[in-house]
Amino acid sequence: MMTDLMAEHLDDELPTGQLESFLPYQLSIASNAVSSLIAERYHKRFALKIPEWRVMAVLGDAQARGAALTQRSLTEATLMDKVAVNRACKVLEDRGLVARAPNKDDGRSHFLQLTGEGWAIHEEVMPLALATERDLFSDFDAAEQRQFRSLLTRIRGRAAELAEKTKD
Amino acid sequence: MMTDLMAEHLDDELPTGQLESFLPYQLSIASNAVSSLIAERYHKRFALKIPEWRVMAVLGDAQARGAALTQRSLTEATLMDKVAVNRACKVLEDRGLVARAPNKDDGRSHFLQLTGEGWAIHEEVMPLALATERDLFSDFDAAEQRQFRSLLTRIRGRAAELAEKTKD
DNA sequence: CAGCTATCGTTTCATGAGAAACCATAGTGA
DNA sequence: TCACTATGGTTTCTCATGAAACGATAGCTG
Repeated sequence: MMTDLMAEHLDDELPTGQLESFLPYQLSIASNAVSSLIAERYHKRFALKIPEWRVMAVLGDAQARGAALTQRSLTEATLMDKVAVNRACKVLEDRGLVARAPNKDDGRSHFLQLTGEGWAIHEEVMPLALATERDLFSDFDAAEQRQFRSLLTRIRGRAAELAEKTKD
Repeated sequence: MMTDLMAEHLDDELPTGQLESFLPYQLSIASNAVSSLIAERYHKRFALKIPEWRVMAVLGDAQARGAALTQRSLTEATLMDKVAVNRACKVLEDRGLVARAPNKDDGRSHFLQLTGEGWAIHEEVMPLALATERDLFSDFDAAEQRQFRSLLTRIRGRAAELAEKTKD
């Protein structure tokens, strides 16, 4: 029923089908595009991967308020897997960007803090993050940004809610 | 400079820092939540993974218009890697859901089509996709859905554009 | 205190995805 | 026709990720 001509025709058109209009698909490819861009920039300038960057961001943020965090806190704050957090911490520690201090109240865990060098990088890292965010959303006006943020939050909540029910 | 008390305090609060307000991060976790939900539903009901599902969707869509596609067309239409497409096709072929027909114009490629069984599953798969989409976006009104779609498209374009420049 | 369970962190294992190498066929130009 | 290059598809290798298993410590209860 199909002809070569038709197949060729489809090659020319960009994706036409239902997939293209499927919102979760749109969400997925948009997210991938953004993540790839950020990953590339961080990798190029600091040799940091996204999990490592996230850990530094949270750690630096806490530290600015005079706090140190355990890996457990980091997994909560970053929503990453505890294994991912552990690996990121190990890398950062090996690079001398974070240090562990014993936790006298719990022998299983340590408190993590940025070292001087780590803090110095954090000071460069955050501006790059914010600049990238600005670059990405430069043609969104303030209302659109708020709207986007709100829609994302709502959809995330909804997905979590449905996942609860689905796992029956 | 930090105290145990402060660390404990941070454990209680949900993530407070800049990360939480970082839009790419919001985008990433929202996308993950949605993808996980869909992956779970498809896996549970059809033992299909997302790449396989996408291939079936595009293939079925083309077939409805009387066309068959090569893997090359599929990679374009799905924006997936050619290896991913190949693997998905192989799985689907092994399960008897798609069949290959020789391409007399090019000995390197084949035309792929859903089999009867494949088509039958497609007929169930698409409604599940649409139902899931409806579930997810049920509390978005029509304007919000349009807006969301448009924002996603714009941000994707912007990311692609910046990636071009960044790879200097 | 003794023993049971829960939790933090770490290691190991299985799976998935992309990059690069590879084979076969097409297409092009001498 | 004979190279030479390009392309579709496949295989292999590498790396990233999450699940599960594990060791050590905490915390609770008898």
